[in-house]
Amino acid sequence: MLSRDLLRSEDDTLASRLGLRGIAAGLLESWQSFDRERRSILGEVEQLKQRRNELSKQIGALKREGSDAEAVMAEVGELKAGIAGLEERLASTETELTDLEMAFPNLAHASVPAGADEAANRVERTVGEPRAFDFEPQAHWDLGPALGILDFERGAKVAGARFTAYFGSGARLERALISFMLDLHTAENGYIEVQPPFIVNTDALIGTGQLPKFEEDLFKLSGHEYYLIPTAEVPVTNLHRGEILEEERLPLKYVAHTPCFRAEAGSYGKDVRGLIRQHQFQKVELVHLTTPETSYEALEELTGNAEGVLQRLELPYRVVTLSTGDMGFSAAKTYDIEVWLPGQNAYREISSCSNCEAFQARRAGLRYRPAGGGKPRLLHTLNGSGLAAGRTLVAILENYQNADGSVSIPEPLRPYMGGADSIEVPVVGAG
RNA sequence: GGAGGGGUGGCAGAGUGGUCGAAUGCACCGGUCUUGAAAACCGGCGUCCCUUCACGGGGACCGCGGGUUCGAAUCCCGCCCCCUCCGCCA
Repeated sequence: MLSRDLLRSEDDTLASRLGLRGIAAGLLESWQSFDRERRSILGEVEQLKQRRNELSKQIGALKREGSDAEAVMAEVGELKAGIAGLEERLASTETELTDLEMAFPNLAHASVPAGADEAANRVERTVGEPRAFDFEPQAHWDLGPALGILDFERGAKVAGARFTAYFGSGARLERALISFMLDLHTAENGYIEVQPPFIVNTDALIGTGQLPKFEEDLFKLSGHEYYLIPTAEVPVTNLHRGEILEEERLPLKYVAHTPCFRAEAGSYGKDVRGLIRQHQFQKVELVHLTTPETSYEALEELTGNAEGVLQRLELPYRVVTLSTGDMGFSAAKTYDIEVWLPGQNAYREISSCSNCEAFQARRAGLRYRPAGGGKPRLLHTLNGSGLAAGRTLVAILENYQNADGSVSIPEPLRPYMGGADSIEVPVVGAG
């Protein structure tokens, strides 16, 4: 949510900044007219209430001294209908106002490139050299089944399209990746490990911005007001909802490993093969709650923490700043980290790191008390994958594949793999 | 799932229809005293909204949402959460 002060402002660049995020100018104007109406009704109703409160006190005083209060009670009685009518109008105006403001996306930070889609994204840096293969590298959807570690057919059998069963070293490799990432972020980057609920209520989803606008992306539990989490960002960012934190405790840096569930509505025909786009995947998520003054430093730090995983695994990648049109709803600035996938001959997103500034904090009531005392202020929230486990496994399979179809295991993961240095193609039907 | 108890300010804990945004204690902030500190004493100390250049004024909030009433923390209805015991269970 944007602040009402901002939405009210005379600033004529506001409409165009919203326009960059895909919001028609008329929506701002209608918000402003509902806001004017609300304040005018509020003024009237509060005046009547003031009168009512005064008279009610008089009645109390009169009755206590045994006097007749009939006349005063009659006067209050006349106020009642007026108050009720105004409050009804006030409530419906409030509803219009909040429905509108819930639909406004965050404004982009000044450093974000303007543009309609990913064509306007800006590459910030490219790290690592894609490996030169002396054979034709395979895609993971060929490598995985051949190694007997990924089974798309059986995943589809027990659930449906976009679900995968992992076997043997594949299952273990993903678990190794998760453990490796959690250990790195907690031991070296100062994160507190959190295991949040994997099911959340509507308030949490409103807090981070998935609701009310993007319900079709979520899996909802039948018969309950519960949803499977699309990302750990939702439960973790909402952990301190409605709280006022002491500034001394900041920044709060959380890392959480969770499964993520996404309906992927409207993505039919996109990435239909392999692990890239699944209804269920695992992710290690990084979340920062910090002060407005430090949130952009925190974005660099968080992004660097995510890059650190790729660097340790020696996977080539690049960092891209998303354009105003490509960013998510709640973000003010987003860096996507894209890993090189030889099997696709392309860089593909493996992490998305965003500073949401006060946008989510305002929705979720995340505040802090400044160190010197004084009024509570809104926090800034940040989140980013550090990293998506399934896609990292894809990157390892494709980048570390050998000519014989085996896959080498990157050094840092070997302790988590029982010391194994490779996953070998099984000898089928031998003997 | 069954039975019972409970949700009040940072914490503890009063308050069962009016003078209650809410006693009291602790914590916290300022002051007096003191060489300094502690103790003692004095004062301050919630959040949101509207309005005002400002000082200030007003409204709302005692888990959430409705209702009764001139007036609700207090009465009624629904819901949520927590605790205890029983059952079931990873």
